[in-house]
Amino acid sequence: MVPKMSDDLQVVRQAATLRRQVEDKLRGAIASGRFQPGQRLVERELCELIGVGRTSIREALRQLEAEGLVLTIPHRGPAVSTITSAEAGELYAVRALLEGDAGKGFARHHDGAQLLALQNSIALIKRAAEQTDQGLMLEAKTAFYQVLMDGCGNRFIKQFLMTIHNRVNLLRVKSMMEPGRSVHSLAEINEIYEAVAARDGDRAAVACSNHIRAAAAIALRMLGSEQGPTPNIAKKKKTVVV
Amino acid sequence: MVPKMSDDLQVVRQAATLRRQVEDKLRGAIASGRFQPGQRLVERELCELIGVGRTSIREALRQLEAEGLVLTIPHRGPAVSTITSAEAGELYAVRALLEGDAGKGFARHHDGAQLLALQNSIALIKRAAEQTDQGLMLEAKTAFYQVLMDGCGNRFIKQFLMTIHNRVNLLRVKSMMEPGRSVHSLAEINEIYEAVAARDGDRAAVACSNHIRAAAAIALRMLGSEQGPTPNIAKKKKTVVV
DNA sequence: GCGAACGGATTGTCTGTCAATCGGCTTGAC
DNA sequence: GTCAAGCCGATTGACAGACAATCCGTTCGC
Repeated sequence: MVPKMSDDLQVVRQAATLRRQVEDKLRGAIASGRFQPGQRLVERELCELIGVGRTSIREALRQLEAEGLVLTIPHRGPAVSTITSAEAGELYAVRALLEGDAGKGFARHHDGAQLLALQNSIALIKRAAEQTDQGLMLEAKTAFYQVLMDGCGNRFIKQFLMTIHNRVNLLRVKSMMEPGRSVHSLAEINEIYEAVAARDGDRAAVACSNHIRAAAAIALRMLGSEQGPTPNIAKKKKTVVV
Repeated sequence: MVPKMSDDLQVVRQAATLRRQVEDKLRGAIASGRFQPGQRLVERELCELIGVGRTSIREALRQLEAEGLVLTIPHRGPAVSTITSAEAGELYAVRALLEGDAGKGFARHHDGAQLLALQNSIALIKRAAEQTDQGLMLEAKTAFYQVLMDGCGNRFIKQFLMTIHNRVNLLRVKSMMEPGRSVHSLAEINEIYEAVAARDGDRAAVACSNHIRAAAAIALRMLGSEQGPTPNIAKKKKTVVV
């Protein structure tokens, strides 16, 4: 959408406090892979990197720690979280559950604008698939899930899903996986859309769960093969359905 | 259980950092109703109340904020979160979903010790019901859910459920509801146990969801009647199934 | 080669300081 | 009397500096 057409009154919505801005910066840096999983985050380095005092850095880190993006060991300091394959499995399991319920909620509560937004995000996904543009694909999928969460009618599910997405993203960064473009994924997403458009909550729930489970299966298989005997040898880019 | 018989090696398990201790103290104070929902938490007061510097207080508050127990408004400071009835409904909805899946997981993964622990907590619940001991009932139910979460085999579900429990507890504190002792509740819990003991995951899931939904229905009805035209007139103790 | 002691680096926490902001109170106008 | 404007105290947000506690890698001694 065009930014100017946003419904929000505040176009330039700068966080009221410095700490929030730092938080966003760090979150972004982790999401983008600028900070790799396992990497230690030394306070003083972050201070001069971002240009704020230790107070703001530390408080922002507390937030990220609570979100699970950062793991702080007492007297050793914070580091970007890593995810074991067992954790990945559990993460995808909860995600399938919540995303399913989010789909159900969306199917039942959505209004015209929300359905349209979903349509648009799906169109974007297809375009990204045709152009095999991985960056665009990631963006489009993020938008898709965003619309779904926003319209699910349950702020807690949305909140939980957001943190789950962030943590799953750690996997993507760590394993250099790319958001997928398989025809299966597109079919699954279409099924979600149809169920939602028909206001069939149960069907939407199943469709969403299946979509996530399919993605999980691929991601976990990839992860399993990676954590084999040769851990760190010339990682190749991989494709997975997110 | 007797503390000395704990499996943990650290009997006196003092948190490694002061901040964690403060965190626990504050969480406890909120859970117990010592700090009421809506009450402002002035930093300096907390400092002299707990006897630590502002640094530790602030960082602990950040954690509680992330958990949703505390709401911080920029330049106004933190206050104990309040929960609207709409939020309560959504909270119970997620909880039913997750608790259902936790029950399913427990049914499938539990070992003998865990089943025994569940048995014990149920026995405690029954004892509390017979003696109409509300304090004991709260403790027993907490233990029950704790065992269930611990044995569900998904650390994220456990984590989410813990924060949900904390937030639902805000409701209890706010409305002065007591953990219930209805015969229905006992029947529901028995059904959960039987399903779990039979390792029937789906049945356990349904049983858990139903249990939470029943509690939700009562709690929400009570909440709805409370938020009527006369908000703050001599609250009476109420009984609800948690 | 292995354990123990050492030293640098980093964190955890405190104190003090200062500007920005909020909310209530007073003041004043109508 | 009511309402708006403006002022003032209280509180937060953020910084800097300081210091003990702790951890980790290294070196030393055996």
